[in-house]
Amino acid sequence: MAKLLIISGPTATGKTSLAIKLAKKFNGELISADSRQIYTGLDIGTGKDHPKNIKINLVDIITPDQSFSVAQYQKLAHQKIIEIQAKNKLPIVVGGTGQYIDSLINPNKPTYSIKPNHFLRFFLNRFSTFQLQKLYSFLDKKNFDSLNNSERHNPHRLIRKIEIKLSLGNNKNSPPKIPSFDILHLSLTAPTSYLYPRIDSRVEKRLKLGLLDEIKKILKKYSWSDPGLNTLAYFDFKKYFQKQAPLESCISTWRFHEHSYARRQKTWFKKREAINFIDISRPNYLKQALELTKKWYNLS
RNA sequence: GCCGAAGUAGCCAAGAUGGUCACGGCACUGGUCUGAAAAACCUGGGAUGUUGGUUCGAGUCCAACCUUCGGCA
Repeated sequence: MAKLLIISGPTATGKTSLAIKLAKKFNGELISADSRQIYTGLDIGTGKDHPKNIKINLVDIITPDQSFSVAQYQKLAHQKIIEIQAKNKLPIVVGGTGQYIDSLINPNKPTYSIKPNHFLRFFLNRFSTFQLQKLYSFLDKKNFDSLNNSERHNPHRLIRKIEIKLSLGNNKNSPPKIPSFDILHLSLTAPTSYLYPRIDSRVEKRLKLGLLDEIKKILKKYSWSDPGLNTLAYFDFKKYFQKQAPLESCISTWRFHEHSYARRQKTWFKKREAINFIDISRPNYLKQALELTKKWYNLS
């Protein structure tokens, strides 16, 4: 079975640099699983400070005014995996977008074939959560009743469910058939007390690198309502640029958003199966990653 | 040293005339998730500066002390 190496983990754990090391050792090529680095122009804020001589697939593929989603990612990433394997190289998927990674591991989700209905969304986005609940309950009482508390209050999820319900019969495209791979999934992790200071100093670093100038430049072409701008490090400065908040408060808001993002990522990966967790606060973690990979790679 | 103001969770902060063991927000914690995912949601714990007093009952009134801020010296 064709091999696929996955490197995941919360933000600021050094996924990319580990991936680059392993790519060199095992003749690999990288594929990003990062829902924000796909956007051109969002460079400093999304951390595209990779070495120039390293090729990373699925970075900079669309502009900030375009929308993107898992299903598209799944298709593109899958193509890349096949291409790389055909070159007799090891594909290495690296990134922190858990949902994107899941789409490659458990690929055959039927609802991926149901496309977003932007016309419908335009209207439903004006509905209150309560109205969405009523509507979905009317359309599909059984499924509505089975929703848990957090789904029930989540307008995005309710809209998607309504969309799926209403589109039945229209989207007949069968879900893409994605073969299964021989996967090694390494997931970097660390206690939050170790992660937060790393995040904080990276925040400072990105400001020094000229994040605010980058945002200014982006705003000349794109607007705050564009999908790409709904990204940490960017929307946190909306109030500053609109003169509704001082710079300092935007920076600390951004920092806190990064913290909770890291927490959400940890929660996501924690529950996944077949993951080898590697605690980067341990001194020998690189060696551990290397050995796990070597062992897996040499078993054929 | 004197005068004034203030002290409610890590931070901000509400609390008419004393009366459900105190509203919120941020942070922090745990979780949800299948074409918005760096998104969008759900959940949890924690507080009345100290010591006395008045009162059936005090964050709320009184006194002293401590701390902070402002002003005068």
